[in-house]
Amino acid sequence: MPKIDRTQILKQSLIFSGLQDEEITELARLCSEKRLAAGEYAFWEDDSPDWFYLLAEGKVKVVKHSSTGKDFIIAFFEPGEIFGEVAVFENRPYPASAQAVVDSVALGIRRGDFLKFLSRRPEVALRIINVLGGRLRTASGRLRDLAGERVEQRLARTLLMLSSKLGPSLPFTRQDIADMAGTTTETAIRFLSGLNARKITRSARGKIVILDELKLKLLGEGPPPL
Amino acid sequence: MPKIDRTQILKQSLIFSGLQDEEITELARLCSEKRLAAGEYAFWEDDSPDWFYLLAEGKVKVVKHSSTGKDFIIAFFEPGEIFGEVAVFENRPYPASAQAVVDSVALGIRRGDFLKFLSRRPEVALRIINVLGGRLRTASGRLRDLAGERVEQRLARTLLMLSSKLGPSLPFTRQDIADMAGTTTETAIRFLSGLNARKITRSARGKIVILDELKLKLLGEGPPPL
DNA sequence: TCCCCTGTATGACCTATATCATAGTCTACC
DNA sequence: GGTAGACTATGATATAGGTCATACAGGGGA
Repeated sequence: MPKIDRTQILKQSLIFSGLQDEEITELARLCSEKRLAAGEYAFWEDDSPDWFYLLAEGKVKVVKHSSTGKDFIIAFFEPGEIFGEVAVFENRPYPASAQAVVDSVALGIRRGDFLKFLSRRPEVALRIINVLGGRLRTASGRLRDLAGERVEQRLARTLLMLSSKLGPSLPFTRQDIADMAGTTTETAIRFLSGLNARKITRSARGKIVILDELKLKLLGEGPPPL
Repeated sequence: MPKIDRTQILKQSLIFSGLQDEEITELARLCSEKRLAAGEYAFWEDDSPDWFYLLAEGKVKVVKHSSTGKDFIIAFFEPGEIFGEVAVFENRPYPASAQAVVDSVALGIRRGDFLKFLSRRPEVALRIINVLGGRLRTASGRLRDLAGERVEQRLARTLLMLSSKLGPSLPFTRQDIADMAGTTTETAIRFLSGLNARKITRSARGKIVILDELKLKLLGEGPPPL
């Protein structure tokens, strides 16, 4: 994994872009670089919230474990996105674990440093409000889906949600999809086999390509009201 | 419903308490009073996000409808809490509907006015970040529960969550509980009948009193690992 | 007062989906 | 190049809990 350019990363991130150069430099000094091998954790659920993270390279998933041993994937994050922020702002333990999916690099900022920086930068606070708002909106949709829709709809919507963020080619396993939709790997496999047979998707090991978004949307809507 | 004292309401709210008197006065001028009869809606899902609300009196529930017709209750709000903020910050349609459960009064602030006020008040922005963070934390817990826990656990946890916020006496119907836990009214009724029989709760029409929180917690944890 | 509507209660049935089992296939690492 | 482990695949079976039907009680409005 090559050396990264911190100021470049910061400038390109959603929440810090638009800051003055000297502010970026100040931030860069506060950052420390965390290299995570695939599978390694940035933090675990219930750890104390010492660090706020900005993903520089790679891919990170945020996972919550349940009493039955089944994992639920809250979100995947791409470079430029922040994670761990909820715990930092509330000063309460991380509500979930963050695990690198591939070799990754994150910029970590200490809780205190970040809060101090933030209190003097209302624009950044507003950006964060926007990010959190977006996540809450997504979460409320998913809550409704998990509570009221059947697996087929949930799976279809999960794929659509991912493709709206990442494009039609999705680098996820059936298990990932299952853990996001709140179902089992077997069910996700069966569902995707069906989609492949109907040419709605094409998929290989760890990869799903959406061919017919329209049909998938129809599936996500549920059976036509009779 | 009696006349309300706006400045008093604002001062006692989580996000505006601590502001200077003249700031409160300024805010009070921006507010308009919305009286909602029981059952009336402050806004509907997909409405355009014109107003930000602070509940002054009464009780409001935020509900998301699903394609199957089943409702899911995202949250109940008490006086002093804000709602509708996600839509306002993102300038996108409200993600859910807000309905008064009993006769209520809300203070509404126009989107533009509120954002202008906010951009000059970083402390308020930080408070809002905290509120949103808390809601996200709650949401991620509920997501995990809906995805991985069985109804019995979900119902128990729903009751516990409510009692930690409101105390042991809960003014909710079985249907409310079901719509929060993502199950059916019948299942919620059966569950609560069981709890009553075991003296863990005592309940009447539209009311549930938790008698034995400890036993309820055990139920929420799930069956002891064998 | 009476009536209707909402909330509570309970039983019978049914199905969506989890579980369990088994197997083949790819790939990353030794 | 071989091998272990992750990923995909598919069938058989079990069951949690949703669905449907019926009934009754309390409370608020006419």
